[in-house]
Amino acid sequence: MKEKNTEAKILEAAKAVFIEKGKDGAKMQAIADKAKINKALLHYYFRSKDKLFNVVIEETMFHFLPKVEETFLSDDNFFDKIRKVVSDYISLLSENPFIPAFMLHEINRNPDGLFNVMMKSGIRIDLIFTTIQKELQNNTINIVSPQHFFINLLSLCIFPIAARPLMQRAMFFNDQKAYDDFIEERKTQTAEFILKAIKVS
Amino acid sequence: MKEKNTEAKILEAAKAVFIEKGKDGAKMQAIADKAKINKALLHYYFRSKDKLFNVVIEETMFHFLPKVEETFLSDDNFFDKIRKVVSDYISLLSENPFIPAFMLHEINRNPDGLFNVMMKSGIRIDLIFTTIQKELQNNTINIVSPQHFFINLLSLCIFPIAARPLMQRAMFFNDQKAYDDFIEERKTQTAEFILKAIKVS
DNA sequence: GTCTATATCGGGATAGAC
DNA sequence: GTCTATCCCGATATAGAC
Repeated sequence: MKEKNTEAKILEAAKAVFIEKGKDGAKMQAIADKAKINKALLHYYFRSKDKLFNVVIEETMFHFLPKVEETFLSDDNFFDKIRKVVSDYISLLSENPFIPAFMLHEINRNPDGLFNVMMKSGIRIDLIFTTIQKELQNNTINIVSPQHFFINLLSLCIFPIAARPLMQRAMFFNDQKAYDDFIEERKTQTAEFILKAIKVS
Repeated sequence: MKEKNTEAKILEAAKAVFIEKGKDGAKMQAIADKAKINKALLHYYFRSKDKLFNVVIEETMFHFLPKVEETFLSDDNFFDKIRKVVSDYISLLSENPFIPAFMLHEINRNPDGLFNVMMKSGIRIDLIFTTIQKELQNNTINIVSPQHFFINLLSLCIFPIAARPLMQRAMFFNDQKAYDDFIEERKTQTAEFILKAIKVS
């Protein structure tokens, strides 16, 4: 049993509710219920819904953004790095299935705010591009540009989780396990798909 | 000047506001303002926000869903079909940039409702899979399954538009034209990426 | 059909007791 | 720090005049 301090309980509940419902759809009452405390306590700890939401956004970005970068900047050979980053990222997202659609919604709802948080996280997307550019110059891969390559990789990892509720119904008769298996396959197959597309021929 | 009937004006305004703000973020007042009519008229024509939103969802799905199917079921050779479907779909989405994130949000907010609407649209995703399966059996392509292939294609078309506001800032210093050009390149490059990945080697 | 005015309600925020 | 009770505003919805 975790009788943690109230602030942590609130934050945990707020993350769950905001990420599932979006900022506008989330109700302070629902957060209070989930945290098993009173609504007034939310305001005691975080002043306002806006402030609470901002904390959630920051923690969420700080949690999910750096994962890609750290794998990309490791010392493995490039192809193994792709295999690892794809597998790790799909794993991370499938354990947090509401994150992708939540973030995409937020990206469109408040792009400047989100970009500012991203900057504060210290992620260096330019370093990722440099790494890719180096491979390109060594002629080990055949791609149009680091930007195209990078967004292709993100697309293939993120979209299948973001669209899961519809895809599971449309492609697998809403069979939960079938889609779980599908995602499991993608942890390896996605990287192979990418590698085949970028190998020099 | 289009002095169309009021119902059409409302629907047009409602589409714009709902798709940009999401169901929860949209305000009836904003819709009325955009339609240049009074708030009460919204209820006169559509009874409630829920009802109005449902109409918007249906019209939106009926507009965007069939495009993929019709290209896929044409008589072109498979590789040309991919080139065409990718180019057409990216074009359609980039002209309606809020649609992808809106739909992904809605997919997670109300999956059953959305799936029911999708069923009503009469789209036959199974026919698409059959088409792909046939190519697979003819050994003209090398893929894991029609499902993986199809979701890969959707991912590569949809995600770069859905995540545009952040990607434009992170990758192109928020240069609007640079990202427009990027999307323009993707209309051809995405198909070539896919084709290289699936061609038998 | 279209408007103004108003009723009603839900939800964010605060006051104040303990 | 935590609660109950309440305030207050914004947003949906309705009434009723024209």
